[in-house]
Amino acid sequence: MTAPSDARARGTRLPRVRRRRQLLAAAQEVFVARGYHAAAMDEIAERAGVSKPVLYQHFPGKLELYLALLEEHSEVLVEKQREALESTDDNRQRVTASFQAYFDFVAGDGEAFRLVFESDLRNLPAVREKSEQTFQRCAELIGDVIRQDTSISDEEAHLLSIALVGMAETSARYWLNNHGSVPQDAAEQLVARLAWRGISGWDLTRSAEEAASGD
Amino acid sequence: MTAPSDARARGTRLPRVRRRRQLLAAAQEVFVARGYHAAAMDEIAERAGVSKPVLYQHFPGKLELYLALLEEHSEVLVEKQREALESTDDNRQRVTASFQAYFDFVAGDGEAFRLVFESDLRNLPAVREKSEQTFQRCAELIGDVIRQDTSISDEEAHLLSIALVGMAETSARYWLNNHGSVPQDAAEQLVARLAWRGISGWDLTRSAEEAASGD
DNA sequence: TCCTCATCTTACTCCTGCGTAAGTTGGGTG
DNA sequence: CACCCAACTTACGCAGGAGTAAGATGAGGA
Repeated sequence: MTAPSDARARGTRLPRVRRRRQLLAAAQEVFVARGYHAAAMDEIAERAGVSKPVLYQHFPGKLELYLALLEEHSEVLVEKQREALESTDDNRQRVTASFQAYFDFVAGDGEAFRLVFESDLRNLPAVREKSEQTFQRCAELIGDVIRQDTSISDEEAHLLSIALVGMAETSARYWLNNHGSVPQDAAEQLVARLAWRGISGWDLTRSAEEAASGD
Repeated sequence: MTAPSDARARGTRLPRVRRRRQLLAAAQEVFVARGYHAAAMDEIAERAGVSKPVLYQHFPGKLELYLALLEEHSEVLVEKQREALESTDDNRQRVTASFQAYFDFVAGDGEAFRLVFESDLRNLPAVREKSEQTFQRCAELIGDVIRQDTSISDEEAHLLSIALVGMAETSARYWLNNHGSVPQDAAEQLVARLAWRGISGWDLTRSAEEAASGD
């Protein structure tokens, strides 16, 4: 499958912090490839070129190891999203940048996005909360922008943001799984256009349509 | 939690088909509440008011039991979606109906949608395929409509459909988890409007925007 | 050189939960 | 009424995998 990170010369001793980083990398590979449940602590240790108790000298248990990774990558996503929205004042550009951030996140770092978006441990409250919270924070960032420039209510703005984030997440994941058919920037542009058409000038058409459908 | 379906009078014998239906119902409750991994065959049996071997007289194993449910509800979703799109010739109405179908699916049948959308067994190829295939079939139905009325390429139409389905799925799930703040039809309408604004008249604005962004 | 302690290993224990062997019960039919 | 077979039960085997006890090893300082 993926290259066994760097289990160089089983028998090499490493200073504590260095070993910890390496263990996290090995764990990420295994969790991404197999999911939480099918990932064995033995395999993680083996991939790091180390025996199992070493793992337990760095992390109290399998769950904590997983949570450390989840936390880290969740933070990365939110940060990418924040940067994207702060990168410009033009809303059309903001939409593009926002989608690009999502696609970059999905395309990057050894498919780590699967930990955040496709965790098979979401039934555990701690994990569910972290995932949803990450999702919500992204939506909130977008919601703030929407609210600034429309007269829409807070609740409606929030739901729209949720919908947009869902669109980004879903299309980015789909795009990655079907790599090759469309280049990344083309996919981004296409979906961003869909989103922009959806929200831009929202206030202008709303009353007209409500009159029509309410009639 | 949820009422224990009907484990009436432990000791009641049931004809084969009737028992099978009841076992499926009990299994659904447990799988929905706990997810695949945390669901115990013992609990499913207990909830059905029956001992474990009875379960194994109806299903070869835990996996097959799960797959039977997944299959069933996947089919329901696709069918709902098909009906929605066939219910009218007006595309604006189609969008509304399509989103309504998604929200109905999520709101209905003991949260069975969690089996399709939130399975913690997606790392198993059989399950991943079924989930993705369901998703794709929904997208394909929508893609067909889009292609009929635009000059867009097949690939682009497909990606747009994926994005729209993702939007529907995500917003419906979010809406359900935060029940109470917004009534179902209001949520549907809002998201449907977003989608409709996004795709309607796509051909008309594309060349203009391409010229602008390419300049 | 020899001591020390952090790093690492082998070789277990134990628990959970799927699946099954063997035997029991009760309603319908000749 | 006696038989039969489908529906059911209790009680267990067994595997996989998390976590651990106890001991080995090697680099850096006195």
